[in-house]
Amino acid sequence: MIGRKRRKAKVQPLYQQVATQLRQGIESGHYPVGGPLPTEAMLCADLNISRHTARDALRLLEEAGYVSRRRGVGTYVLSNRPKRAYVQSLGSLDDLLHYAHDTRYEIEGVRRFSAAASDLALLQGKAGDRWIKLTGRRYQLLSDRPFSITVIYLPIRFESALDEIRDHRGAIYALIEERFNVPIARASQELQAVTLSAEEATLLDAKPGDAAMRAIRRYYDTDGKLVEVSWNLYLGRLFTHSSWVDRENRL
Amino acid sequence: MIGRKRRKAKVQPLYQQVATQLRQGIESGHYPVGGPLPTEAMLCADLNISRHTARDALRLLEEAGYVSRRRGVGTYVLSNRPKRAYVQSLGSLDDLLHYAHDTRYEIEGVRRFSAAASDLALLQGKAGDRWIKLTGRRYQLLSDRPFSITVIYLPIRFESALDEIRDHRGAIYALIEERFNVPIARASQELQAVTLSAEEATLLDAKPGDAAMRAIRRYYDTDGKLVEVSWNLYLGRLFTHSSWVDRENRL
DNA sequence: TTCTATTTGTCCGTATGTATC
DNA sequence: TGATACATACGGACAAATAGA
Repeated sequence: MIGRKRRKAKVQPLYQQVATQLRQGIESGHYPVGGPLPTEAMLCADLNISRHTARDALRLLEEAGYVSRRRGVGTYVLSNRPKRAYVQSLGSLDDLLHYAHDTRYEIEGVRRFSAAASDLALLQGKAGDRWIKLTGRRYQLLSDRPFSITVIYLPIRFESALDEIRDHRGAIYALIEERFNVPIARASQELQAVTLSAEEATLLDAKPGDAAMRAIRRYYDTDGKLVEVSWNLYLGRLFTHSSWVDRENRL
Repeated sequence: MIGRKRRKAKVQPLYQQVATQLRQGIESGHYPVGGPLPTEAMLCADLNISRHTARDALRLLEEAGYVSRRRGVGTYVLSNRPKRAYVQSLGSLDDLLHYAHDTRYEIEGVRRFSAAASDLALLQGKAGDRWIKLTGRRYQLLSDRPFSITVIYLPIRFESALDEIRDHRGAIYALIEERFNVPIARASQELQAVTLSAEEATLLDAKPGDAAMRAIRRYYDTDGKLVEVSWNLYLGRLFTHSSWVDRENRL
């Protein structure tokens, strides 16, 4: 035999075929959002399949976020676009931030202030909100060389944690989370490539114009209230951000 | 003994009871991480339940990330604690890559080559693997100003797509996905801040030493095989990477 | 309120296919 | 090749939730 291997045509399992058919019906508008899907019994009869097969198909659609199912009511279309096609799973926030655990934060300045209009792009509250601003650098435990300039903004209500923050090892958000019992429910991060100013270069023991990564992170509690904002500057050659996502639904 | 008959008092469904029992067995160490769980047949016999019930229980554990199931192999313990504390949900890979949809890729060079040992850090295969290397720049549709230098590496088996790639609008991985019917199951991205060399600056209509973001992306199919590697360079002031995660389990 | 029809949820039985060792 | 283990698919029965008469 020449060239390519003969390959048995792989047929999709029946319940996946049914799911695909229904999904296409949803996406095409044949089953409008908010409307009902055929009942299990109708699918069995129309497609000449068993109830198990129909249920497995509907389960796929439910897991993918297309439909909701309620006993006694039926199956209804929730959305004509998949809830999420790809998902990144993390064991902790540190995994997102690629956070070096064995570091210490040295505070070099503390200031209380009221947010001005120009601060709102970073701090996202209202003008006049009271904040604490901590400026400092982060060091690896066994090194005298700083690897980041870090500015931390905390709402004034966390003022009483200031003493504990000094020379705290690890992440500040974790300290706040524990000290005030406010679970972090969401975190965001913005990364941008920049070059170092003369002042920044001095602080990082580098040269002006060197590449650096600026990271702005925001932490929110379960009510969506901002718990912490951090502004960080890393030397480019010392900082790589890697992330990945997996496809979640095979529909 | 599991509560078999349903009484007036609300009892958990049987398959959930079985799942709970197995989960506790995992968390207690009775089923160690990496070890096997009882097979479906054993569960049926030991607990005097049907295969469906056993499968439903195991499905719950799989969806929760406790176990992996492989036909012909068995059910094995993946983790003794809930899968993921934080999750990032994306509708598409474009959302991860912050991909500008209205762009075109202009190819300025095509080369076929065999991977050398020095290429393996980027291409991750074996030395000697055959690749196609496309060099070019990406433009916004209505602009003559390039916004990225993009080098794309494709396994030689996708050679026949070369013609379609030329001047293709949008992402190359989507083209490959459709053209060869290889769904992208996973994608990874590495970001690092760098400064532009003289040559790069010329290509991007910028100045040498300007800040730039280097993005290396890899796309894998369902078998974990590498489908595409792309190497990109963006002007720092034109590129911000933002991401967020949500806590998934409220415990 | 009560009753009934409808719809999904749970549970069982059985058979065959497919991947792996 | 055979044995094992999960995947798919058929069948039936009853329970629980809901909506409407």
